[in-house]
Amino acid sequence: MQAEVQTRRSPNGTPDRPKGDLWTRSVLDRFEPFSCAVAIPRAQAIRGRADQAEFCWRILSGCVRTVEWLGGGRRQIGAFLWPGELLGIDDGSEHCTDAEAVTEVALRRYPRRMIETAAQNDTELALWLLTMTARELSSARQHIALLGHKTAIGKIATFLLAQDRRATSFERRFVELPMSRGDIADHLGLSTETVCRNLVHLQHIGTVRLSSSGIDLRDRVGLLKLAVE
Amino acid sequence: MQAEVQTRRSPNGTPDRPKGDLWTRSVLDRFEPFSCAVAIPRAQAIRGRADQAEFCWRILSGCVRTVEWLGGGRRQIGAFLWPGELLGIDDGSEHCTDAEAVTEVALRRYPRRMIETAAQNDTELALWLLTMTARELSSARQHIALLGHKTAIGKIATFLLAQDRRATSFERRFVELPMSRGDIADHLGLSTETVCRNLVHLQHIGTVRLSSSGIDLRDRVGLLKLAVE
DNA sequence: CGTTATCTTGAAAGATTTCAACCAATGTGG
DNA sequence: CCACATTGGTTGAAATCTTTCAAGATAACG
Repeated sequence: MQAEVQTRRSPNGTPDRPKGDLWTRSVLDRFEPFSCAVAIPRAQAIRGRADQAEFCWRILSGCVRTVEWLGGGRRQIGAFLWPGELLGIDDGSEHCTDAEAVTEVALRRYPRRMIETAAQNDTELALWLLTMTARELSSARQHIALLGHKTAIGKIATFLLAQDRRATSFERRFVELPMSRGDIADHLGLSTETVCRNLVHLQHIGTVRLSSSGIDLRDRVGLLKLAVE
Repeated sequence: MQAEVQTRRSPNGTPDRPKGDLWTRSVLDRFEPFSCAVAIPRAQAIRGRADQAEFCWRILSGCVRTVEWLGGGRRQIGAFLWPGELLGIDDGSEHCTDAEAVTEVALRRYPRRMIETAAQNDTELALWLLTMTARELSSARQHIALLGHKTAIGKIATFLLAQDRRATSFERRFVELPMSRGDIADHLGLSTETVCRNLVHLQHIGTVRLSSSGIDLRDRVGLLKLAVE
């Protein structure tokens, strides 16, 4: 994030770099010859603990979840990733985060090791990695605030608005929710039943309308009010 | 983190870089001429939202808390920082995180803007920033798992062990806890009373011994078992 | 079309918070 | 030096939220 700001200023006559997604594309394009397309069926693992550091992926279509396993079969879902987003670019080698396909997923796989090695002698690449990592950090902190201080209904409202923001750039109002209630629960630190009940409750008060493939946001202002609780 | 690993390998004949804290020192030493010493009294703000991006600090002595304000006077304490740790090096410009002195604090203040500008043309600097940010991200994710899936006693046990790991490198067994119960509560997503009760409970079962300035860890193994709950 | 997984709903159990009070330590002014 | 105010810590009891357990409904799938 901060790197992006700096870029815009072009200190010391540094050439302007393309911003945001454009920047990502221009960086990854250099590694396109070493990449390959991957298709993963629904509910399959994209990577296990083994090839942790070997690859990273760009999501072309579908939805991905990142999963961390805790003792006792409990799991924490870090995030849901959508087309255009990157997976595994910023993971430390220590943490064992798995990634699984929520829906059928099409990916492009890049050689992470090669990218990191190249970054050793390439400032632009290093700055890009920094920007990506800082972005992740920012959203991780937001999630911490959510988990630490929000009530169930607040968590769910926040989640719906977040999905709304990222997933539907065209078709307004309707949010696809391909993940299960259990997935949402493990993302928000709730039980499946609590997610269910609150979703139904939101429908009762007319804030949303549930359907099989997703959810229709009827009252974003109402959601926003609930989201702070 | 990943950058550090790469460094050890020295791909492409890249010169080895000092690791960990040594690396941090060697990087910051370059900016020493532009730094200055700061002393902050107990309970005072180190930075507000205003000078968000202007500076970063290295903690020389004392304990610092990072605070994010949510609606309704609620606050989330992101972390407690101890001597040797850095404050504000990896914050995005968007997020409004304050920092306050838990105890009297001595700091060295560095020009963050200058560092970031320099990183635009300095790969080592950029990689160092990347390493720092990735480290933050890693611990943020650990905290997410804690907040999402651990019970009160598990959160507190985890917290005590974490403080033990970082704060006391010499004096074994005893952990200083200069922060208030309320601080701990806002860090772990609990109420003051719950923190209190569980701390007392740990004392009752002989796992710890409370004192005015901190806590004596009697049974680390026991704590470790509780920490997964 | 039957089987399985997911979603929903209800009721009871459990954990944590809230409200309220009390205690201990600290600091201040008379 | 002491009464008093203030802050942070501790404890109790009731209220609240969420989970757990259990079962039925719905949707998905071979």
